[in-house]
Amino acid sequence: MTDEKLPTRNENFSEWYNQVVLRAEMADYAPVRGCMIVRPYGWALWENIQQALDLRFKATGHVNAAFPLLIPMSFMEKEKEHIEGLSPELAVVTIGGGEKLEEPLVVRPTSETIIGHMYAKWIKSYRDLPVLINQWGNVVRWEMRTRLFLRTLEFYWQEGHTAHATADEAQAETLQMLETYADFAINEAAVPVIRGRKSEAEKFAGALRTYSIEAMMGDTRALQAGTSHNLGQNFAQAFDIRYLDTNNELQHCWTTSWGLSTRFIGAIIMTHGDDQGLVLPPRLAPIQVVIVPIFRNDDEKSQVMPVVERLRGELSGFRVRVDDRTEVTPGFKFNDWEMRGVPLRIEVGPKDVAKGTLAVARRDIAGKAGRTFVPQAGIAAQVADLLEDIHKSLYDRAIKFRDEHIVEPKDYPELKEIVQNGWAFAWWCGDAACEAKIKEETKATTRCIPLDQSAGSGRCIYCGKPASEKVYFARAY
RNA sequence: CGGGGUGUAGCGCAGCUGGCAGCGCACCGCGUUUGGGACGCGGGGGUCGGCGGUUCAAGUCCGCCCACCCCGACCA
Repeated sequence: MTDEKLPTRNENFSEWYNQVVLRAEMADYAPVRGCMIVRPYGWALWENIQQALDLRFKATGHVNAAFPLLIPMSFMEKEKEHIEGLSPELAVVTIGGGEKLEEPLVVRPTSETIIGHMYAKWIKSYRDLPVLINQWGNVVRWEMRTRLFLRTLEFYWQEGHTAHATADEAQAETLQMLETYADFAINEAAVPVIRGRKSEAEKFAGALRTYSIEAMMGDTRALQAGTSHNLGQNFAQAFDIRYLDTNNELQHCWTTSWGLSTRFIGAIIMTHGDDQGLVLPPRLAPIQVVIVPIFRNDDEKSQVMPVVERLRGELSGFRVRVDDRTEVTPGFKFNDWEMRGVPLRIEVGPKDVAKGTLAVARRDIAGKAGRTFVPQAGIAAQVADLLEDIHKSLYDRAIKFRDEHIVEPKDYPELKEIVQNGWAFAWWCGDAACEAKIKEETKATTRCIPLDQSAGSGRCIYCGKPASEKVYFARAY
């Protein structure tokens, strides 16, 4: 911990973000430009994210595997749009063991190609399908401007890669995984998201269709929190992934891929954080309850500590930390754990010992307003209820904030206004030219065409031509 | 790659017109403290980004180089 004051989100959101990440010890800058070090506290959060997702993947029939970090350059070049989209951000290994390599090896920016190559080898018959594999790993994309978690040269993620017999099945898988991400975001991270389809300009390089969950951050900018791609037969054709159908005819497979990265940590921070620091959603928080003992002398200590230990035992069903540091004052600890976003703090002092009470402070309600005294008896049930309630209130607050900042503009000048501090939801004719013009003039991009939109039609917010779909425009991370 | 800026202790900085390298925070020790960011005393810590030049003397002046940061074009 360094200085005492954190910049407020209003005065400087991005500096607030940087400071929170560093001071909460989520991550630090690496000696290599653009790279980050995920510190134990940040990684613990990632592990909880992994666990929540992995459970969902397994429940839908997926299995985990590991593919190589290095990919032959020729693999990357097999799918035209893929290499065109990714080539500017590739890291390439040209020397190995002191020798110039025959063929350069790409440090994976994503694994469609090498996995496609293997699928071609493994898949022979319709009986082999579907193949439902996920990989947890790291990837490298050579970024120019970087931010901790949000955009780094190397990041950690999971990438699912599936192969199916039919287009319908692949589409169903694509949407199922999008829904999985949305369920995770809402029910584990308390982050409200909008499910939608990406425009042609915004879709993944090589995909037929890309879907994403989009979240609004505390500064109203949009963040793509997870993506799911229907790759059609693009990669199946490029890598010759074929199977014999029941009529003994060779068919190309239909493949999908879907990913969610450590960027999601940034989404959590920017969705829930406040001017005191991090606010972590209870179901993912590495520490759900911190207990701060308070005493002035050894006599008080000997009264307080047994109660603290008893509490620790009663709360063994939760992730609990007892802060027994003697070198800092309780006041310092309060601020410290608030910076780190721990959902609940329990204070145990001599008065509590005498009265059989505890001071319980909920992180989602800042300062003393969120602090109440409760009886020690039945604390486990109270904690369970409070954590539930905090999850709910975080979600409600975030969705309220988001909806207050989504406006349907009546004309283009109004759209320009809106995207300065919010999202604009407007008719769009689907023409990439209009999209590009809007981006150029406002810095707002199309975020997604939401899946659930009422039928009807209107006129394109930019060109006025007939439009059949509404799209979100926003400045994005 | 284009425009702007900065390099002095772990971090943030001061160091004028060249003359023993400093301050705050952090860190270590001792004591007093402890229900919302404690205090006192003592202490450790430096190739002043690098190389070269001017000078009796360079953190300071000059030249070249390097690195990083911010703003633009690209992105999960």
